[in-house]
Amino acid sequence: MPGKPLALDDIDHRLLAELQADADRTLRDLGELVGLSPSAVLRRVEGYKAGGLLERKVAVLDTSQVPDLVLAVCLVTVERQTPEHRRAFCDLLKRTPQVQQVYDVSGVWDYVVILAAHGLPEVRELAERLFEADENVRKLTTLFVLDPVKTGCAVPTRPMEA
Amino acid sequence: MPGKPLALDDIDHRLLAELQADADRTLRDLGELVGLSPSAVLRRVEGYKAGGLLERKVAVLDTSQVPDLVLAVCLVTVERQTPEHRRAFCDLLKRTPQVQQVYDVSGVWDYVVILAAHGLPEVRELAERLFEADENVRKLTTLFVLDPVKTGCAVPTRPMEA
DNA sequence: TCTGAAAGTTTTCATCC
DNA sequence: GGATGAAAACTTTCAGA
Repeated sequence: MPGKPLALDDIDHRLLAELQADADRTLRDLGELVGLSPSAVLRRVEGYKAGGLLERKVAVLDTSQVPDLVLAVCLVTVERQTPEHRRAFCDLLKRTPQVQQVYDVSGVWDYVVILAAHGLPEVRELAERLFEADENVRKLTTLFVLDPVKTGCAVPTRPMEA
Repeated sequence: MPGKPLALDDIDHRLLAELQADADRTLRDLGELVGLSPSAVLRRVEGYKAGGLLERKVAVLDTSQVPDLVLAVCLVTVERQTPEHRRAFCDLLKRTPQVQQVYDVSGVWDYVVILAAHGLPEVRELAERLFEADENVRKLTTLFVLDPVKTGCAVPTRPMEA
């Protein structure tokens, strides 16, 4: 049930920023950071979970330590955007572990896909299987990542201060 | 010190996959999943941290629950790629909270940048400040995300099974 | 060297104020 | 929102494979 108006105060915004930066801290530590008791922090965190705002906690690996790991950004244009095509296309990508991110975008391309594979051959094979074998894919541009300058999933929960 | 040969066995690969999917489980639960005692799991996890493979644990928010949140993918081409330009450009992006990801890529563009901002005006302002105001940026294409079909930072730690 | 089990410590979490 | 205390988890230690 993601249907809550979400009235976040200043402490909530700071807490969510801290949790997005490092969720591996005790309620006590988090409480000291935002000026709250551990139980108050727990209440708020439970609230985020219950409301669906806080989806999950995940481990982040240092990709440079994974042997042969290659990241690539694929820009895809499709022929027709019917619900069926879209559904089949996205389902396949969601099911593929080497597909890290998929964005349906507006503009010069239709999809931006980020791949994480082992060695260039695996990237080739994935691009072949996921995109080139798909008759509905009209155009594909693959950009190989030379350096993942900044990574993560953190989003600001309030507008930047004017 | 990220200088370890990293000899991961089958259990390590499974444990890392589980942790990347959901790091909010007890050592006991994780142990049952991979067939190890809680203490054995702890030892391995501590090892990943010490070796630098496991960077951190982060909270992932449901972006659809953040009011007015807009994601955008920016494709950037720069004029010259000197170390100084690169350094200044990347430092600014790293310091900007609305910049979620930055990839230095090879191919038709030089950088792929993912922005997370509040409302289209903030995206415009960011694009202006980060890219258009930079004399070294030659070309900029902004793709607005209509639907974040798949998100995350998970990477496979071993090649796909043949 | 890596495992599993048990003891000691800290954290989490429900309840009450 | 804070404080208490029971339950659970984590962390250390140790003996065995």
